[in-house]
Amino acid sequence: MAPTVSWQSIQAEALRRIQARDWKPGDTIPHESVLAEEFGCARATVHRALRKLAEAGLLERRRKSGTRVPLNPVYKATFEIAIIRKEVEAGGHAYGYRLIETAQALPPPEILTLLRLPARTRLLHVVALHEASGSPFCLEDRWINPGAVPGLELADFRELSANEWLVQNVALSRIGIEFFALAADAGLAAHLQCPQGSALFVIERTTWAGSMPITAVQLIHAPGYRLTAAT
Amino acid sequence: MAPTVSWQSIQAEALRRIQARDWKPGDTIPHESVLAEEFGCARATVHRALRKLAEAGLLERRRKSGTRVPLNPVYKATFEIAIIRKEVEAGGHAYGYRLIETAQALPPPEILTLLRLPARTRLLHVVALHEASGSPFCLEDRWINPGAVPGLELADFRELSANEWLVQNVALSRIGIEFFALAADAGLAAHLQCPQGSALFVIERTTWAGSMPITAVQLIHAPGYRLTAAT
DNA sequence: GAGTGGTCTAGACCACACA
DNA sequence: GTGTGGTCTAGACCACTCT
Repeated sequence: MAPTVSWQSIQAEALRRIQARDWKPGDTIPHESVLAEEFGCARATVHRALRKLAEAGLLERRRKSGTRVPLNPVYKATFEIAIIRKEVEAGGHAYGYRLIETAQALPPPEILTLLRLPARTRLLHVVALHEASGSPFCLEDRWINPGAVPGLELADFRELSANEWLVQNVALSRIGIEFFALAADAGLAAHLQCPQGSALFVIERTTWAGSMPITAVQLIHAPGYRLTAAT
Repeated sequence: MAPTVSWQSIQAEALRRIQARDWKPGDTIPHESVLAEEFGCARATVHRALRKLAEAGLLERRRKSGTRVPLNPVYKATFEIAIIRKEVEAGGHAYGYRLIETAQALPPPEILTLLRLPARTRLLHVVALHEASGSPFCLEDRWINPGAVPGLELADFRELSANEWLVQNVALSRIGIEFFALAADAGLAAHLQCPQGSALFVIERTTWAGSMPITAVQLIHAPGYRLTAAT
């Protein structure tokens, strides 16, 4: 028996051919069945390797037309969304947490728009500080839709952060994520112990259970924070 | 014949069970073979559905131990890396490009460290501005390793941006990406036509062909820029 | 050692996109 | 219509990991 061929080895060989320009941008590459014969494996094995490359943006596949190397590839990068405590601990720091404020309140209109809720809907506002080795790490400024979160009235955010409580108590289906930079105003500067005007890195997330908005949060990181992604 | 069951439908049903807490965080879910029998399909079909969910961070799979719903899920989000021209055009703006500077120079030591190049290696420095409908969109501050890019001396970055030229002319295999916020100094403020001290969103990328460093670039975006990711 | 997920095969049929 | 990738099956074996 010939040894079996792994889809990873085919993926690696395809990648090599793309990088070596054996398969040039714009080219249509051989059909799955042709490659299967060349590599001496089943078509399904070739299929999986090429599908992976297509998911990463390195190939474009279309029925009938075949598979081609894109002229302007659009690569995909991924990053991980962990709870903040884990992120701090992964950095080798002691995690600290402090609740700053929690209250039912009328959110600014842009929050309601973001969550597609009617005007004048009251939400639960939770503001808390996450610390790394005693220094401010990230200010969590969150609005929670009480109507979508049963058991919310029982939650005590003085010890467990809303970040962590929601992950453990709410099943979510969709997350919208945006990143931007924000200059520290007086309040942020005080909480994050940085000069007013410092450039802060903000992650804004909205989470949904089906079509029901759960929460919108801004994670405002202390100066120096960097987010790393992988391809 | 019974109609065949798609892996998407199994994925959807598994997702439903996770969200409905039929399968609770910490639980071990039934084996692939059991689910295959329940759904009346081949084990491979179940496998693909569960593998997809595991890749998204919604399940944890281990040989021998089985598949479980994680207590602290780590979700994965992805974003796309397109050439800047396409990104501007996708936003409905007219794309403009202006080369600011190009020169062989000694880069700051942190760039060499980032690219794992020996001290005092000279690199090609390219600075250019990308515009959206006539306004500054993004300043591209790039260092290129000439030794790794054959044909670089033929490139003319006055018309085609280095961003675009490299995508089309260099096969790369790995990209490192980081995001952070930066306060505009006098030079950046002038180029991006914003007040000094504005909070700017920066994407820093290093690209490699195998173990060979190709280029390091900072894409310093004008105020107001937001990066969107998807889950 | 044994049980689970991970992979491969050979074949079949389906669905979409192009003529 | 026709050709390509996309999927499913039934079975087999492998590899990791836990006891």
